[in-house]
Amino acid sequence: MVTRILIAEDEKPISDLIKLALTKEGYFCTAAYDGEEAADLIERESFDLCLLDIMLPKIDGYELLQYAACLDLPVIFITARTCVEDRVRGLRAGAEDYISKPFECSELTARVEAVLRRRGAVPEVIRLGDVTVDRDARVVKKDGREVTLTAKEFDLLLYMYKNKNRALYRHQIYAGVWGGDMLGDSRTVDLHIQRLRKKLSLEKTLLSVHKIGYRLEVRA
Amino acid sequence: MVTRILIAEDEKPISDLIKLALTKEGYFCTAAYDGEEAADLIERESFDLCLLDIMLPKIDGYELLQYAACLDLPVIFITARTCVEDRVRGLRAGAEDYISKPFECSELTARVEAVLRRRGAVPEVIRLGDVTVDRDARVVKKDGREVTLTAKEFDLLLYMYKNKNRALYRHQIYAGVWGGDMLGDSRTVDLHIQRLRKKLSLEKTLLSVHKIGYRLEVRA
DNA sequence: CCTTTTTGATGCAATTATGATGCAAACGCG
DNA sequence: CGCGTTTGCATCATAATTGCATCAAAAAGG
Repeated sequence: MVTRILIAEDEKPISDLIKLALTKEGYFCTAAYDGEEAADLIERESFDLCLLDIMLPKIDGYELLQYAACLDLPVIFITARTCVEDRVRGLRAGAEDYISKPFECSELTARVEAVLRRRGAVPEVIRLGDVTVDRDARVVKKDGREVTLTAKEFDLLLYMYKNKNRALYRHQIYAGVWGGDMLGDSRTVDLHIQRLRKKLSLEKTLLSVHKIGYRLEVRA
Repeated sequence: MVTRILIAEDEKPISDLIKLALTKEGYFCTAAYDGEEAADLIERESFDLCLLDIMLPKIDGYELLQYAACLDLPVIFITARTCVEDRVRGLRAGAEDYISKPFECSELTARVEAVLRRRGAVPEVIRLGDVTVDRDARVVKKDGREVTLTAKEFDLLLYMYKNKNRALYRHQIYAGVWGGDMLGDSRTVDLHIQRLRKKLSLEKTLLSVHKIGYRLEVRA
């Protein structure tokens, strides 16, 4: 599953540094250089995490934070100021975390990881009966034997796992995995679900919910 | 290069278990059974990583963490508690990672590797089947015979090794090795991967991950 | 019990991704 | 400068993925 991060920071060198560091860790980053751009991107794309400089042109970090909170988008504040005042105000406003410039890249990535983990990111290795999924390696095994999944199949499986034990609408699944609006009565989701079921023998686990969509049933 | 790990854990069975698991992976482990011992060892020896139980006799994990932070010694917290409070407190205080008891040994080693990787700790001599890589000398041998790699090829190999067993996106590899943004659909990464494969016969080790990028598969 | 709707199965074709190779620009070095 | 090397682009060949069309089976609703 692709993790998308928005970097809202007006100082380009810093923005670039962050982007490079996070890209190296495997995140997909998009940069915004002022508050307006950031708000626009937040609305149009679906990010998993947002790094916000407090002092941004046009729309400031606090305002953006409130906006992000509506969408349940976690935020880490970035700022040059170190005073407790700001830290408290940021966290009280609902920021997940806070990091002050200048910072070590390792600290940044650690905090990003921590936030994502807290937000129910998926564990490294997932077990579904006799199926094992290594998220990092993108390797899936059934009874210890490797099964090759295509990129879409893998992402779909991960998405279903993230939302396990919940009936998901087709358009919801489509939006989550394909990342756009599903037009009309496309059967794309059905097709991929079927292929997953077949490849991993998930007939009893990856269930149809009539007239709704699908549900991945995982017993505790 | 020898990687030394300090295990500060007062429950001996757990400490022994960890030591066994990590020793098997080739790390050199030292055990401390209370906070004082741990502080002492941290001061006298130079460890590459420290596993700290939060609840330790005499000096607790948080205090030790601050001490370790001064020495730029990365820390992974171990604890029985799973509440978010603690996790946040630990990570805020600067822990690199966090693992809750009970845990799988494979999870532990994965986290240890992840932290060391983030720290850029790669052993001096890397072995990949019949290929040997001397990191400092920048010399690569296949079946004992030297093979000349170009600078980019060598860096790429090292980067892939640092992130072994992980599927890496092309842009991620580009960012890590070339150090900038990969624009558009450049095939530069593919080319270099192919050259590496050919020179070192890594067809079975340096694998393509369709639609994603590449993965260096190293079996334990 | 029959009709309608929804879901499952399968073959196939268009698209897209990757591998291979030749070549030219850029680079390093004496 | 001139030479060899490195690097990345363009191209073609091959392989994989993906979504459509179609038909079969199952479920819902009278």
